[in-house]
Amino acid sequence: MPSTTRLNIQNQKRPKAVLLFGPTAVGKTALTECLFSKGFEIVNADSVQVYRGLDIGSAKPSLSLQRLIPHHLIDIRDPWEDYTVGDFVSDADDAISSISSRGNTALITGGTAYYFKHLLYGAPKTPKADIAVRSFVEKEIEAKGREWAWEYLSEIDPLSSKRINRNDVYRVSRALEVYLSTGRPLSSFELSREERDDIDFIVIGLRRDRRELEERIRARVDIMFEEGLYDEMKRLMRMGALPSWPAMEGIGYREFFDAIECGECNISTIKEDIIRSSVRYAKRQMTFFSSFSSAHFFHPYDTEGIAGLLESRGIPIRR
RNA sequence: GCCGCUUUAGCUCAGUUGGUAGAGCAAAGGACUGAAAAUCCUUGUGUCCCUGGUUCGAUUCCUGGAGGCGGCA
Repeated sequence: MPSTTRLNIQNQKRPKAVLLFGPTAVGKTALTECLFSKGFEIVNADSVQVYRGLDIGSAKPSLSLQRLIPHHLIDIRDPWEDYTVGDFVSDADDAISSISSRGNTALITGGTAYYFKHLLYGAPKTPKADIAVRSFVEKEIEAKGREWAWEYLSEIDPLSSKRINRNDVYRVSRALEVYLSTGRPLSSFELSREERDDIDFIVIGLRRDRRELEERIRARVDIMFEEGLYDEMKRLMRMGALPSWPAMEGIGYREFFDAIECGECNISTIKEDIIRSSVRYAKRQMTFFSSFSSAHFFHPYDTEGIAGLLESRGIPIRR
């Protein structure tokens, strides 16, 4: 009943957005096809699927699914370009408002927990990456060592140095970059602990037994190779892909570079590496997701439970 | 058949001049302030191959045996 749907949206000022997250291979796509094919548009929340040319390894939704349900934030960058959580939050905000202006509901789905966190709590107030300052900081750390970097951080920003482990070069370096580019310590930027209230979020997490998830990951990586992951990688190499390209951090791609580096170019070894990385990644995703206090968790086969929750929040499911 | 080397945590290997042992990787848990499929933190009881012997005490030394690797036949 489209007329009822339209009325509901007019009556409520805030747009609704359904957040659907879960670890890699948990079964998000199958659930989406089953429950969200009518009245929904999908906003991708996966940091690798934003890249063009990374289709098989990122488990991008098929073209036929993309034709069935409108998708946003897929294939919006070239693999050498940056895409950050700040970009995601502003792009997702735009997508949510245009989707709801069309009378549809936005379904934000993917596996990048960090993106979900900042969509829910608001984009970080810190400035975006300053590449020039970042590479300066990296060179300084390379020359003077990570000990020096942390000592320096504890002088200019004692609060951050307490929070950041001295071995965590990634975060120490970012904190120094913020200080050098703005003159303000990282810790002086307020961090929101409250969910935003300008969007009505319905937060759904998917969970599955660990052993079962591992089996699914294993099966999926096999399928990726059957579908031509190796050819996809060769195509990227022909484009001049380097391990330093942001997109090449993705699991299923970086393992090829690792293999080349250690001179061991054996496909079955690469496959095992990809499986292992994926399983570990899934574990980190689950840890992160479980910190979202407003989340409702379901098994991916529990379509009735999920539909019930959505209907109770004013989102009718049409199948 | 003979000679040499080797057998220690799920894997690769350190080590104990004799007082029952520790790294890396894996695994389990956790963190997460514009790179996040990133980055980092915490967690190590294992017949130290078996069997005798020496010794207060052996994974460590000695005898015998078994497995593995290499060389000579």
